[in-house]
Amino acid sequence: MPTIQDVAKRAGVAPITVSRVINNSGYASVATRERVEAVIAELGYVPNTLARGLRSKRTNTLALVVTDITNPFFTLIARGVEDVASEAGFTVIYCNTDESEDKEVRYANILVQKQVDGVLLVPACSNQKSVQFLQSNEIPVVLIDRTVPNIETDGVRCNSEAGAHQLINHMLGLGHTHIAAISGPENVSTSEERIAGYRRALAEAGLSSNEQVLYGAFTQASGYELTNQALEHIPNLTAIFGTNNFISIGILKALRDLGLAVPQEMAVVGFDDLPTNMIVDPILTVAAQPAYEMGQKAAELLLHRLSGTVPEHPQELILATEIIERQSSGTTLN
Amino acid sequence: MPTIQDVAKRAGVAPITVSRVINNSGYASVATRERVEAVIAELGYVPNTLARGLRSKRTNTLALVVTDITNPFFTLIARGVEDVASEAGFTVIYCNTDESEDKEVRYANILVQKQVDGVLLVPACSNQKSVQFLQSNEIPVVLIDRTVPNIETDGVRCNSEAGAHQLINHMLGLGHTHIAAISGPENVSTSEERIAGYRRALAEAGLSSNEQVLYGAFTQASGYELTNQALEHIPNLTAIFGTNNFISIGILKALRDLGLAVPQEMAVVGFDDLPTNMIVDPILTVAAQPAYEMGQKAAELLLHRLSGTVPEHPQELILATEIIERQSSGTTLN
DNA sequence: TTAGGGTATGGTATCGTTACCATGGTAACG
DNA sequence: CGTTACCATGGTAACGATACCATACCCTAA
Repeated sequence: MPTIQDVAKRAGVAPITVSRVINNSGYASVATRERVEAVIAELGYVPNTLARGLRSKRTNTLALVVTDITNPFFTLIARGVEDVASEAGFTVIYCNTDESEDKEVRYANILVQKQVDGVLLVPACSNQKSVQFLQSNEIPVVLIDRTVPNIETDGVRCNSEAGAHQLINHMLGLGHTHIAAISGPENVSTSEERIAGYRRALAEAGLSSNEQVLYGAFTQASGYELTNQALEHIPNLTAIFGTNNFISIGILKALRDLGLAVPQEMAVVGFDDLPTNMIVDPILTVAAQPAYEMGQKAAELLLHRLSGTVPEHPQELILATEIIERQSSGTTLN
Repeated sequence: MPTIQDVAKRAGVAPITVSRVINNSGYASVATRERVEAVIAELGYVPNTLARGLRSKRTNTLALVVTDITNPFFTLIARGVEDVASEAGFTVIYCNTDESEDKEVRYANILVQKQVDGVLLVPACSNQKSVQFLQSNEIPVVLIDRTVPNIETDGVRCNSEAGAHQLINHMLGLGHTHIAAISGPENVSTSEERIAGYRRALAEAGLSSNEQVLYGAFTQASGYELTNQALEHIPNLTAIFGTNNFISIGILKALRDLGLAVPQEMAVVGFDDLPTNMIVDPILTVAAQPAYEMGQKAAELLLHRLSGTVPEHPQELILATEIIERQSSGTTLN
């Protein structure tokens, strides 16, 4: 593989001149530029980003750390990030933590090793370790979707509390008074906020005593199991709120297996929409987050942070959710 | 950020000794090892993979280039790759080509720049350019899912021809004689093979004259549109074969919008399964590919190629598909 | 004429790590 | 006791690029 030296020699210039041509930096006469470009094409020269990064301290690489790229919510975020990043000449490294703090820390370490310029992180839990580690190595971090307590950094997320509040109000409006919430882990900010919104809606309706919250994981299996538990232990239930898309699917599956009709015998609402290109017939009423836009905005914020075109202090961008009414929430109870 | 020099100085050894401790290579006494490790922990030293890669010519990085990570088939492959790679201490860079030859070439260039050790590629089309470019830069390539004509390289894929043949035989067994095939692009190997299997099954049943193939893209929109075309132009149709998962969804949506009951008024079979964690009620009869296993095998093959523990000549691994019978194919026609 | 500024190019050192070669000590062997 | 082999460690150079500084030309303005 030819190096910048080979190109320089063959073009009769100094390596630094070739560098200027490649990077469009500094001065280079048209004649020189053309000669160098011809040699580059002739030799099939490709710059080595390792050497470049080692010297210049910039790798033009971002990392996106999510809990599970399989989740369409995160897949969409990823596409938003990728589109903005590649437009700006950055490449993106993706990492899955599977909601494990351990994996998150391990990836933070790898990302420092790889000298990425910045990290977009969906924190797996409320532990500050990985963010602090990245920051102590001078790598800026933008949190997506979730927050981490006692951390000063940029963030892009949705107003989960308000979204859940709207969703529950919708159900209350339909006459439901006994609504169970099936949630993810307790120490994740989005879980907490969505449950807070659920609680506020019930409280405002004077139904605090009817609160029924079950904590588990953000998985279909957990949603399935907790639905069975809820139906067994909670009397008079007419509706269930799933706090993310996988949980909602688990709820629907459990109800189907129990032979309960949705929404006639049990109404269901969820957080996060499912991709229309994978579902034949969407029935779930949801609070949908603008996932693609979240990815875009987060990447833009990070790039601005890197170029210093954003105020010193941490920026927080809070987007709104959109309530999409479909069959699963049903119509007014009689 | 501390360097290996800082660690060496503080531990009272030469940098190369620290290197040996980090990489577990060469000799190092227990005392030295412990002292060095203590200093590493104390200073929070993290090795710089740019410098390492520049010198050693190995980056411990693989790339996975797929057409669209949003497609669960590729998402599963990605997880298979990731699991094997990270177990072996490799990280993976993901790239989406969106079925565009142009993007594929651009990514090939970036991957050479980044000096990845090997590439796992789902080719976007039958053009050899990107594979040749990678190979000319001494980067081994393993093709996944699809082939590229006139290219000598390793590959892992399914027997699409046989899978389609089985699927169509299944329909013939149920009494269908007028089956349309809605396919992806003509210049993609999987399209061609699946259509070949479809043709062979019809030919063996003496129904060659009933062949009806519509080519388009591997997207839901294309499946939807071609279904409408098929129903308009092809008489006596009782079944449709979708050659990938998104196409099949498009078919089902079109039929629903036309008010045609599946399978009573129109039977449907597809290629590729859909993820159970996103679908409440799977109805589609499919030829399912072992996507996760394909990713695993491909990554293993690539790692073996890198370590030279596999014969010189190109290895091809062909896996079998599994027919999963569900409602959409219906029961015997009467 | 000369100072000053834009243009064009090059020399040298350096980023942080490992390859390669060299050195010396200690234990085992016949 | 000399040879061999393994163990432990270090010195030096190099990977391929860019930062930084220096040089020299040409043109314009005073």
